[in-house]
Amino acid sequence: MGTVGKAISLLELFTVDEPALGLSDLARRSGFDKATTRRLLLALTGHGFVEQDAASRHYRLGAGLSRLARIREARFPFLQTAVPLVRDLAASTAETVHLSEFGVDKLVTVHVEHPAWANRVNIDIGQLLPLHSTASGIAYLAFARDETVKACLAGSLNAFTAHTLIEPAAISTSIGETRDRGYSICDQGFEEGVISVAAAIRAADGFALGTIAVAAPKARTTPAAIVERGLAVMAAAREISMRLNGDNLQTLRRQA
Amino acid sequence: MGTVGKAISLLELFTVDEPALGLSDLARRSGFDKATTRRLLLALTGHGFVEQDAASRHYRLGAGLSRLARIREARFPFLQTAVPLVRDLAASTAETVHLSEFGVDKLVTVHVEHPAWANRVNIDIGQLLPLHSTASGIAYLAFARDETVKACLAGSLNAFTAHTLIEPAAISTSIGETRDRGYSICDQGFEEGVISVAAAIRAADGFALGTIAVAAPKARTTPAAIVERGLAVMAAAREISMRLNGDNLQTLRRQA
DNA sequence: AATATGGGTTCACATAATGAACCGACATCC
DNA sequence: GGATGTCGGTTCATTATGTGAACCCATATT
Repeated sequence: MGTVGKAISLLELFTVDEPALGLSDLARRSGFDKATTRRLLLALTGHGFVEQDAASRHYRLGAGLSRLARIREARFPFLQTAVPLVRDLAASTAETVHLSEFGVDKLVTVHVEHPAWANRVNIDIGQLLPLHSTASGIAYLAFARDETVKACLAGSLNAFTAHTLIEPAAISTSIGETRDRGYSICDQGFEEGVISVAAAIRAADGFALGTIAVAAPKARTTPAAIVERGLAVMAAAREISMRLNGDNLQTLRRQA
Repeated sequence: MGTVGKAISLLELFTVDEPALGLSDLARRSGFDKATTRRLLLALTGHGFVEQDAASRHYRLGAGLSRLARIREARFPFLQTAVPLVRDLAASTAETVHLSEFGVDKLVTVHVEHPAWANRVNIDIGQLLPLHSTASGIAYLAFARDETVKACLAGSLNAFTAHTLIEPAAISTSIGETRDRGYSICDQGFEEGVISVAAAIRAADGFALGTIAVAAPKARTTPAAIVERGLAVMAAAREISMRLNGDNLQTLRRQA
């Protein structure tokens, strides 16, 4: 791995649960030498990607990241556009609704709304979702470039539960059904006891760029509720896509 | 400069005005060789910090940055907390209000509200503000660590206009006045015809972590309006500081 | 008093980054 | 329509850059 890759993988050790880490800890988790880790951290702090707490000497993500992320958002207002609709959907379904954006080979959770239930599906911002074993992933693949789908099916397909589909043929079928239906259903493919529906949010070229999904404990989910949520999530995804593309969703097309 | 520094300075070439750039363009502006630039971009795309447009082959900031920035925000909800108060202030002053966070040696603009006026002060998200020649900068320095102030005064002090203070002694005086008054005033120190007031937003340890500021065309700004805005911006900064620190602002202290 | 862990530093060594020259593709221009 | 410029992207010998074992000091733990 190149040096910049190493630096970035240091950044990726920070999570919402562990937002600040010490030097030795970072070295241990990354597998890099302590001296290397520190040099990388120095380079990162020098550009504001990492900050060091004056008292505890622990490191955390820096303001430079916020800055770049906001420059990105200013050009492509995915969050501003989508969050209100995520909230609406969360209110009407009374279940966890999460919004994801595609990045490299996974979906990145960028926003979550949780219901008031004590028993609910909990998702953290920043969580990465695999493509083959989540409702969001399948919804994404249903409207992704063929190359993306191929690369996904050719990669390693982890079974997270006993219900996870891992045969490429089965996943392909699921993708086809999703394309016809307009939304995906994933029954405990990622976590035991969780059932989700999702729909793709699409760019002007017709390809998916992210997803919106509803995740609920299977125990209280009826078949009728699945359909109802599926239609709702599809409508929300369509509305977000239209707002992102200046209301001319009719131009959406899919190339073979 | 180390390799990761180079990679980051590539990212810093993207702005709200030029959110997508081609390979040759990036190489030219960064001063790196085209091959080097490309390798850096590959490393960055591999981790989702940069994305490449499939059609134009241009590069833009990627979803990985949004992800990390949101992880940071989840832990330290600066924007969520401050934005409502920025909006209130913008409504009551009917002038441009902007929010900044400290990063490395400058202030990073993280949010802006513009008034409806045609003649107004325009500020972009992501814009970097120097410490010595802006209302925000002086407000920050008034409650910054002594080391930070020293480093700033020892650095190069650009004169952006004929009004910019560049003698360390004069800046020190301005900082002292700001500390006593509670808010800073900057009369055309950064741009001709613009007058701004700002106040520091402070962390639990009493030191500044960012600022909130009102910027207006000098032509329509009366001395009375300055005082009024100064008090308002100070109140907003205080309220944001309190909300960030669980309402116990009374613990704020400044070490010598 | 002994031991473990933390953050941070040093320097001989080896890996990883560099850039001039190159390619093919597409515009533009007498 | 051939010459010219620019674009994105690639190659490979040269060299700068990053590496990590061993080290230091300070603070907990036992």
